[in-house]
Amino acid sequence: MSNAPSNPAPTPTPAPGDFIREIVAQDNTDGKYAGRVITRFPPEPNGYLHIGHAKSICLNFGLALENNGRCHLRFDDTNPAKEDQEYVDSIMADVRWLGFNWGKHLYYASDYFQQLYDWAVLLTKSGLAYVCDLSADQISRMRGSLTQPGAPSPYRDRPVDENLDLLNRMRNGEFSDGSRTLRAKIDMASPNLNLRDPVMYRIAHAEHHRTGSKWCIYPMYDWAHGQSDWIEGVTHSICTLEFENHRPLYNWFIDNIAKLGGAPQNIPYQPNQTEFARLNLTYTVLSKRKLLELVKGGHVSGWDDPRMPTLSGFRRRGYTPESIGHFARSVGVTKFDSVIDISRLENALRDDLNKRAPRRMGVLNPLKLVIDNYPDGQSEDLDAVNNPEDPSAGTRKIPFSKVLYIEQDDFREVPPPKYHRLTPGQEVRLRYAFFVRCTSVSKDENGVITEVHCTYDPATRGGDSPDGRKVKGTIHWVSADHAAEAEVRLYDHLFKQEDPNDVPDGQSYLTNLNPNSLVVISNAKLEPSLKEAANGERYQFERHGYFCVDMRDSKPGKPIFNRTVSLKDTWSKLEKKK
RNA sequence: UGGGGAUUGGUGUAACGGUAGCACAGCAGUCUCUGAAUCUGCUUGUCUAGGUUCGAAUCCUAGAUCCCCAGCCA
Repeated sequence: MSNAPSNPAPTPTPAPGDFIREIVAQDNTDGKYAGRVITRFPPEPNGYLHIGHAKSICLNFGLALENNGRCHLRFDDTNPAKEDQEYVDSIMADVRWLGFNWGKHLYYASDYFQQLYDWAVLLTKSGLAYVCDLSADQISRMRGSLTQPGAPSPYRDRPVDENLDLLNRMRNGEFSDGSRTLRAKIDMASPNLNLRDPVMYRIAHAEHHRTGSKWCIYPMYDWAHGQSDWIEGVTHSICTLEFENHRPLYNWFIDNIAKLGGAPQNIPYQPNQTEFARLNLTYTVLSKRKLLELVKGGHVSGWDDPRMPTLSGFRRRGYTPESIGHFARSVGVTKFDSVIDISRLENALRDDLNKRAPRRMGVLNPLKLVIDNYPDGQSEDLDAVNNPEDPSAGTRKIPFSKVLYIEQDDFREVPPPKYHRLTPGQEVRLRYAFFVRCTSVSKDENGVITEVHCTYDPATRGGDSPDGRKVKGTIHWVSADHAAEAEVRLYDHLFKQEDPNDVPDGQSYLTNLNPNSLVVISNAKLEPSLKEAANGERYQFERHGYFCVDMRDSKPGKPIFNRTVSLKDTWSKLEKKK
C-alpha cells in the first residue's frame, strides 16, 4: 500500500446540517426545484486555490453528492487582464486532488459572452441600459457616498437608438479603452450602492486566454455571474458574505431579462443565492492579493511553497487531501465571520497521518554515541514496527553498530528536573535496540560535547530487559556507518503574529513575516532505507513529526524531506514553562 | 453617518420555547519501547437592558459591538 498522494473518493458526509443544508433540504421537501440540486464552484483563474477555497469546494461538491445532484466547475473569466491558463490548470488539478469530479460540467463565463451581449441589447432596447461616456473617475465622483445619493449621468436619458448604435460600435472596437461603458439604468439614489447604475460592460482591447481578441468589451462580474448560474440551471448559488449586497442586483438583472422574455430555454426557475462566511485562519493570510504579493515579492519560493496556504503549498508540504477535506467540513458553515485556530488544521492532519504514516527514525541534530563495550566493526539488524497504529504495515530491519547518532536534545550533562533522557549514570532505551547507560562524555577544547560514551546491556536486545528492569526514557538513534544523509526542511508558520494584519499604523503585514518559518538542516542522519524514499511519500520520524519527500527538489537517491507538522511536544512545553 | 449582515467558554460550533452539548486549545491525571497516540477528569460561555411566558440562547422592544458596500476587480 502506497502512502504517496492519492485521490480519495469523497464520502458524502452524514448531513452535518448547517443552515445551507437545511435550506436545501427544505427546498427538496417543498419541491422548489423538483428535487434538483445543482451547485457550482466558480473561481476566477487569477491565482492559485487556497484552503479557504477548499471550504467552498467541499460545501458545493458535498451538497451535490449528498443530494444526488451535481456541481459545476465554472471559471469566471471576465477580466482578461488578470487571468491566465496557468491558473485554470492549477485550479483543476487542485479540485481533483481534493477528490472531486465535475464530470462533463466544466464551464467558463466566457462561453456565455454572446448570450450576455444579446441580453444587454435586450435591456438596452427596453430602456433599462444605456451607454455612458463618463470616465471612471467621473462615474466614481457622481456615485455619491454611503449617505449621499448619486447624481444621474448626463447620458442616462440617451435615446434607445443611439444607445443601441453606440453599444454595437463599442463591441466593434471603435472606441478606446475606458472611453465608454454600458450601464444598467436602476436608481442613482439607492441606499445599496450596487444599484446606482452599475457598469455592465467596459471596453478593454485585451487578449483573453480563451476568446483571444474576439471581444473588446468584457462583462463585469456582476453582469455575468447571476446569469451564468441561470444558464447552467444552478439551483443553489452559494457564495461568501461580501456578495450579499450584490444579490439584489443579480435578481434585478434576471427578473428584467425574464420579464422581457429572455429566460434561457428549459430552465423553469431562477438560481437562489445564499451567502456564508469565508474561512479565516490564525497565522495565515488568505487574500488573493496578498498571496500574489508574497509570490511576486519573493517572500516565498512560489505558489507551492510549503509555507503557503495554497492547496498546492499544502500538497507539497505533505498534507493529505483527506485531512484538508475533513478540516473543511469540521469548521462548519455559518454567517459569522470567524477565525479558525490553525491548530485545528494541524490536528486534522496529525489525526490522519498517525493512522497511515510509516514510522522511521531520523536524527536531525546529531550527537555521536559510542558504545564502548560493543565489538568494533560488528553490526546487527534489529526489528522495528512500521506503524503501531496499523499492524498490517509490518516490520523492518534496522542496522545497529558501535557508533550511533542520537539527538543532541536527548543528552544533558546536567539534566533539568523530570528529564527522562540520557544523562551521566542514567540508563535509557535505544528504541528497538538495547538499554544503554552513559559512562562519560568527550569534549573539544571549547568544552563542547563531541561524543557521549556508554555501555550497553546485551541481554536487553530488542528493547526489553529480561529482569523486568524499567527505564524512564526511550530515544531514537541511527547507526553512524549506515546512516543516510539528507536535507530536512523544518517549516513553521509563515507569520509570527496570530493576526498577520495586526500591524502598527502605516506598516505592512509583511513586517509580521516569521524569519524562522524555514530552517534547513543539511546533514540529518536518517535510517538507511529512507535513502530510496520516493517523491511525495510521507513518514513519521519518531518523536519528531511527519515528513514527506519534497516533490520538487528531491533527486532519486537524494531525497529532501519537508516537515509537514511536528508531533505534539509536551516536554518542550514543560521545559519552556520553567 | 445610509444600506446589508452578524453576536453562545480562549477559538469555533450545536441546541429551532423545556437539563446549554461537542470539537480544538488549556489544565490535571492514566497509559506507553514515540514525553506521540490512547484513555480519564477539570476549568471557562448565551453582547447589554427591559419585556412576553410556568419556563427564553431561542419570541418582542431598545441599545452596544463587529464585518461588508462608494473598482470600468472578483
